Amino acid sequence: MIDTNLIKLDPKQVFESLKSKKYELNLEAFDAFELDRKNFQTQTEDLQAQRNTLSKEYGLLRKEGKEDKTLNDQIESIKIELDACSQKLTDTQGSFRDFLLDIPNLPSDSTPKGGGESENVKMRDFGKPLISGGKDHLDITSLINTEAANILAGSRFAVLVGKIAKLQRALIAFMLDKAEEHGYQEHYLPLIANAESLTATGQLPKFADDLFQLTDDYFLIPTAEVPLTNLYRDQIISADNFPLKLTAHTTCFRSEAGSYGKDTRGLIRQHQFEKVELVQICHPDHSDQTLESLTSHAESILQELNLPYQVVELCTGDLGFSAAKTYDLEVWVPSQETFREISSCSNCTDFQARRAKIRFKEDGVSRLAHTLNGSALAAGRTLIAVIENYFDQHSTIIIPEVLQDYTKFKSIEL
RNA sequence: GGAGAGUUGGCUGAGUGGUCGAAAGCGCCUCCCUGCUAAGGAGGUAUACGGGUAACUGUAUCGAGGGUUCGAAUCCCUCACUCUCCGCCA
Repeated sequence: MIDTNLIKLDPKQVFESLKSKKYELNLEAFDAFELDRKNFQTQTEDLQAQRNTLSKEYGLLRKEGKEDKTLNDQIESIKIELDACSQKLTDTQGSFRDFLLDIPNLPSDSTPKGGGESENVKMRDFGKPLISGGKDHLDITSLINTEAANILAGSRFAVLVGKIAKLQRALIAFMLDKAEEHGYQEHYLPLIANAESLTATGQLPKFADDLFQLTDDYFLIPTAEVPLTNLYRDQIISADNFPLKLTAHTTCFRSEAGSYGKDTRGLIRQHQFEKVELVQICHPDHSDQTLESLTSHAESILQELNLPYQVVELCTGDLGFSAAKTYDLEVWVPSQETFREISSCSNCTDFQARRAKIRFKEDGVSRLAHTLNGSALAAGRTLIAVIENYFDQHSTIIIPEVLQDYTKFKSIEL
């Protein structure tokens, strides 16, 4: 949720800022909601105050054994009025909240302006793509079986077999160990989250279609960002502990309703994939620099795997709902002769913290923390990158050196 | 899944219909006293939202939601969680 005070203070600026993120803020509706809310709230509280004093009076009279019919009637009529008024207040607050939950986070001042993907800004790169074209990962190895998965579940799933399955496991273990080296505390988490958690991090109510819903209040998580961030929902954190650095490997589930026809082949876009996630919760003054360090932690994994990648800063038009600033890490995928997103590192500023009520105390006042998250990395896509970039173009996938302690083998003969 | 007990402020813990946002103790903060890392004294010390330039002030919150009542931490219902016992299971 964005700070409503900002809208009150400088509506035009907020409007323009959101517009750069392709969101048309309805200022008239906002004003109307705010006015209604204020009226109904003051009125309700006023009536409650009246009821409280009159009830006290009534009680004192009662104690003396007296009755007062007028007083009784007065209380009765206040109650009727109060009921109506507080109902209106509840309704207004509900619709106002729905309205606010729909508004995306404001882009940071430093975020480049732009309409979409093509206007993202390349920041830096690492390594040189050595292989271009050639077989893709499905053609390289039969240890990725999409036909079998299709029988088991449907499209956009995969069965990994033998050394490829183990390679993915090695990648995950390696990533978690790197995260630990960087000071992140590992977590094992529920893969199911409730609506409240998903609302706090911004997936709900707006993006319900992207989620697999199990029952009324059970959803499969689309990312470990949800449970990790919600670990601190409704809490006041001691600022001494900042920054909180959390990590977890989880399976992620995405229904990706909007993406049919895109990346239909291979492991790029799946309903289910493995990911190691980094989350930091920090002081608002430090979140800019925290994003840089969190991104560098994700990058270090690609560097140690010696995979060519580039870092791209998303422009305002391509920014996610909860993010104020985002760096995408894009790894070289030889068969596609292009860089593909393998990690997305975002500063969500106080947007999630406001929804989740994640606060800390400073000089006796409680303030909202800033939350950041990033993949380090998406394991399925890293697996593709390793297979394709380490394929010798004949019959062997070489295992990157840093993974060999984990796999216990040095190559996969095909 | 069955039976029972419980859930109060940072912590311990009192409170079974009104004067209770809540005793007392601990902790913490400020000040006083004290020539010394102690003891004593005074005051302060929840969260959220609203009104007000401010001093200040209103409302709500005693696990959550609903109900009874002029009035609910206190009575009733539903749910969640914790603990104990039984059953079942990885």
